[in-house]
Amino acid sequence: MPEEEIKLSERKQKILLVAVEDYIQKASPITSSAIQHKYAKSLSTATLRNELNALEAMGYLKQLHTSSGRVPTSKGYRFYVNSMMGDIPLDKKVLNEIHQMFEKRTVYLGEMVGEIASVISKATNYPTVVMLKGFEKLVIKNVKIIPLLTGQALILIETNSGIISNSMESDEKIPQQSYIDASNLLTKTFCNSTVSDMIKNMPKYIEKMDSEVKEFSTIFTTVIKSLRTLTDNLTQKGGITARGELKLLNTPEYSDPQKAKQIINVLSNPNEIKEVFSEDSAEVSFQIGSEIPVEELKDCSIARADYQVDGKSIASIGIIGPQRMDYAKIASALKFVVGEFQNLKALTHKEEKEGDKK
Amino acid sequence: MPEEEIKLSERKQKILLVAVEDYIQKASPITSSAIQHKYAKSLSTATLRNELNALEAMGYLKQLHTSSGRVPTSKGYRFYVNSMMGDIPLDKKVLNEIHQMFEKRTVYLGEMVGEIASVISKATNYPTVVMLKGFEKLVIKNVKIIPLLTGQALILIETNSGIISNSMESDEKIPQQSYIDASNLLTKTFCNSTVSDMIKNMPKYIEKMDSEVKEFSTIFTTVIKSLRTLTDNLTQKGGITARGELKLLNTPEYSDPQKAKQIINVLSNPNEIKEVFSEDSAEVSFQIGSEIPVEELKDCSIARADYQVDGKSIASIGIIGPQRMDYAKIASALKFVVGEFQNLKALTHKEEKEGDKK
DNA sequence: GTTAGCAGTCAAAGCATAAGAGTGCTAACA
DNA sequence: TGTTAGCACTCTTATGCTTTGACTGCTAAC
Repeated sequence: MPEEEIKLSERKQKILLVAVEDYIQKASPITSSAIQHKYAKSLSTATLRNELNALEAMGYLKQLHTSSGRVPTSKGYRFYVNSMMGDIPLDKKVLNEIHQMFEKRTVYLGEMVGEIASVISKATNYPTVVMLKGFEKLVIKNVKIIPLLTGQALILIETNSGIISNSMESDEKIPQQSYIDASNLLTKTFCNSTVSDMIKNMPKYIEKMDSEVKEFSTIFTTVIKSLRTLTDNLTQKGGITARGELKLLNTPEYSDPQKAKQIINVLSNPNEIKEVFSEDSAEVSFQIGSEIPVEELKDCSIARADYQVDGKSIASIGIIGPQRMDYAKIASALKFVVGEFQNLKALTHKEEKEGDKK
Repeated sequence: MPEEEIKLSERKQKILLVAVEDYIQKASPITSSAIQHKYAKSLSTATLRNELNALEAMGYLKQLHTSSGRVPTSKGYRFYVNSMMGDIPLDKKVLNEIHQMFEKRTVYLGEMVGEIASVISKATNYPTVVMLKGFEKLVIKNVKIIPLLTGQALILIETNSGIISNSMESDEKIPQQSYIDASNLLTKTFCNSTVSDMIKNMPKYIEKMDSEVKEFSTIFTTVIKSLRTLTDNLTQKGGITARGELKLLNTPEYSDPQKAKQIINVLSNPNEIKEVFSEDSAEVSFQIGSEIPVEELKDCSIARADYQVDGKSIASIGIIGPQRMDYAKIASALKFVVGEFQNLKALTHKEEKEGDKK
């Protein structure tokens, strides 16, 4: 994107920032006299009108109709966000809530994703979507197959960030000990492989297996089948978890249920969300209004950050709100969550050697 | 409730049923001429007006204002529902969807509850609430403690209807084998006890333990601590899982987001929901309008059924909609879900002896 | 008991008017 | 050249009034 823009005078910048801030708070168009009160007691409203007019001509503001106040454009919000970044005040109450969630952390990856979405949504008062991105890139650390009384068995795969769990049908004729031995064998073979590698290489592996452990092949085949359905399920519904969708109704711009429903529908549509979340986002980033590649969301904004392990995005977290959303508060929440996530990961790695001893 | 009511003439009954049915479909007040079209081509509208007038006097119908059509009262809906019960047409499409959910059933109780709520809500198009009621009355069949690499351990308790799982802190100094032995001991001791019994009797049990297995007491204490937090958590948020809250916006009576939000708030309030779900409901039952003991829901209806094991309600399922909801379809869905649940239970019991052999 | 017919009622829609909030523009001033 | 006062202009919103049409209630006759 070329920087051909004539840069704004100091005063215009200040006026624009005040205007956007005011609109974010009040949700009603900014008037020249409001700016006068907030920022420039020494200037007359007429002067400010001239400035506002200029800002409008440059595309930072727009009017809904002649004789109405101004409203920021996507470009206006973008300016505001850019000049705000790096200066994000952390909201203590929000941080506390999030921290508490991580304290009583769940070990199951699936559950964790839901809790993260819930807690962010609660803290920010906006709908939050979490998309598992590189699920199959997770690194296997330990595999356990646990036969149940119901004729099923539980597969527990510890990875470098949380446990993946699924159930499979178990065969009554196979003794319990075989499941334990099979688990150990799987762990030894695929420790430090990714989940997708395990799924891919398993058939080859089964073929080459020593004849003495051939009896495990049934188990392994079932494990892979179960993992395949799990990943299929995830890719089908896109690994998307949305929470707090209703909070959208709190904001005046979506108090019309029709509008709100339209957006909420998009939130559960894997294809659209995938498009929005396609680019990785190591830092907190914003997609503002027209920058969002989905038609229905063109008057929303999305705050995003990825949870990354070894530079790879495992999950994308996104907060959806009106363009007029409280960027500072939201950035603060997101930043903190991703940070806590990183802590968790450190914890997992710390204990890694411990596990190897067995 | 005394049956002091003068009973309705055949014709009045028929008119009332037609009226309620029509209102459920169209959501607009019933007029005398609508009834004439649907039911009584041979009668004049004037006659029907007389009848409607009588039904209003008896409290089955009411007018929003003079010169408007009639709308059923709670009493009117109640009459409709009572005369409909026992004659519930099963909606094939709905049943199919529910059945598919049960096919790929989850083994975790917590997850299962969420899925049930989702699938019913999707099938009926109304918000659905599931409340775990007698969670601690579940009968323990098998206990497994599984140490993880992260310095935590997973507690898996198989019960007579699903797995309860929670994590606990594990002690690095305790060898893996001890966890396995401790699990077996727990299973042997508490098999066929309820969860609450286990929590209650554990301290006594630890005291009386042979000195040779005294080393397990640390493990057992941690297990109980973890189970306590789990049950505390559940009772705190009341074991309530709501899904599809948004569907409320689909119905014209709650297209006002304020109204909808008010109701949705109640759905996540454990105290209010507990009150609504207080009475056990072995069969599908309805609470209609004024019959609901919560002020905010007095113009809703709730369809309910319990999932019971050995005559005890384990979970209550409730579907919330406007009084004008499609009782037949909803009853069909509920009935079917509870039935499939019962099948699951049968499956679990079938395999029971299998598990004992180890 | 049933019915035709007519008067009466009320909600909803349409229209005109008035009020009010802001801007744009011009002309004058520093 | 930047700033300002002042006034005309625009457009939204609120309000009241009127009309329309859908129903019912009631009466009198069958």
